[in-house]
Amino acid sequence: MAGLRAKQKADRARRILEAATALFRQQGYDSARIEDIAEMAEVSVGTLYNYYQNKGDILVATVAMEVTEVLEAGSRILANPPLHVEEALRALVETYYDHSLVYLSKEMWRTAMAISIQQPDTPLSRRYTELDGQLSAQVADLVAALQARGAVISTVDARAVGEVFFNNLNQMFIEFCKVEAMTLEELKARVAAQHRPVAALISSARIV
Amino acid sequence: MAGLRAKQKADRARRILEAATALFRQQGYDSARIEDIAEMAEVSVGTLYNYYQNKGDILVATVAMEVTEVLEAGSRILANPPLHVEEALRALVETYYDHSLVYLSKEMWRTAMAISIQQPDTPLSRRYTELDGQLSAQVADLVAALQARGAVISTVDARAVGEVFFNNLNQMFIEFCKVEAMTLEELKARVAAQHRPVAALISSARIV
DNA sequence: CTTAAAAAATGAACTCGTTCAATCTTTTTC
DNA sequence: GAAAAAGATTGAACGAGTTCATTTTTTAAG
Repeated sequence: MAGLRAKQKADRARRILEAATALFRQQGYDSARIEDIAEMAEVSVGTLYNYYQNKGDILVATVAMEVTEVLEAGSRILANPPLHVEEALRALVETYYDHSLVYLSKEMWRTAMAISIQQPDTPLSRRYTELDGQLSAQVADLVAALQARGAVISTVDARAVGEVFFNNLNQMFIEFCKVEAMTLEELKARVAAQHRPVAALISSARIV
Repeated sequence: MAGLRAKQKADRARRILEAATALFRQQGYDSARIEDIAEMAEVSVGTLYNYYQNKGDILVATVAMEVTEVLEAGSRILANPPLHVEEALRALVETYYDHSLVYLSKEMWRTAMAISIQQPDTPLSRRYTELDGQLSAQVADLVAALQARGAVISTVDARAVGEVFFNNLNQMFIEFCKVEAMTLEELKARVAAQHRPVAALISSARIV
């Protein structure tokens, strides 16, 4: 039997992640004690540390799953984007934002982002950073796709402009998570207003 | 005598900040123990907590001072900016980056940024966020100034474009702090490459 | 100058994340 | 199938940030 030990491992890893996510959502990251997570997952504290390097890693693992879904949602936009530059960008940005808040609260995002900045060399932080890179590349891909279809001026550096768009929407998302009172709609409106002039400038023609 | 108590307070606050900064620089934020900081500042641990809400606050206080200096250096650029858009932006961005690393290490920056994201409601985090807003406004002011001088197309929304530039340079600075191997020169080059196409698009005329 | 009140300083005790030597379980070997 | 080796689990102990009841110092009042 090749599988008993492996099966137990997978089972425990899943239980820990589920317990942690439930408690983080329920009572917040700081208030959820490792001891409580371990108890809910029916393992000891020591075992929990065999599966995750530290408390933050558990959270970042959850976030990485959510970001993966965001990427997939984004690729569906890229498959058939609106031809108008501003609209296409807006569609992608709003997809990102909508899919980012399905499982995670603002507080969980704040903690996860803080960890990925503060301890960038832990494996899961690296994964998070890598996913960020993929999101950035996806925005650049959108600009390039629009360029290929003639909607964006051909001389524009799609990669550079895509990175600027992404860094802006990312920074605005941080801002959004910092201000508890800010709504998703406000966030979308502010980012749309920031992107509008740049989108207009890179557009080949104005659609009337 | 109105001043004995006030004088002692100011003196202790200063000693604590100096001790903490010295130890953070010397051995890193995490390794510097509150007990050591208190001892070096010649106060008790409890007293230290009368002056700062927590360990992070002490660091954020240091960072706030540095950002203030960055803002001042930036305003000197704004007083007499190059007329060419790309050059002017580049001058401002490089001033920001150069002045950001005088007293603070990458690790200290990472910690400070993480704290300001994770606990945005502590007084000093608010101060940090406010200073960030001022930096963003300063970039927008530069674009507006260039517009007033005819170097930037008059129909461009200076505020929106300024915010996009700032969010980009800010995000890139985070990236820079995350990657220990990345040099200041690489950072500057990458940001310049990102800004170049946008700067070109908003320029009124090409200078030959 | 004495005394009462207010403000500040103190450090032992507490909390919670993390570690690690001892123990138990599964797999492999013969 | 027994014994040895490898792999996992466990929870008590540890370390560092934070709190708070007590003590000390400063100011104000009489």
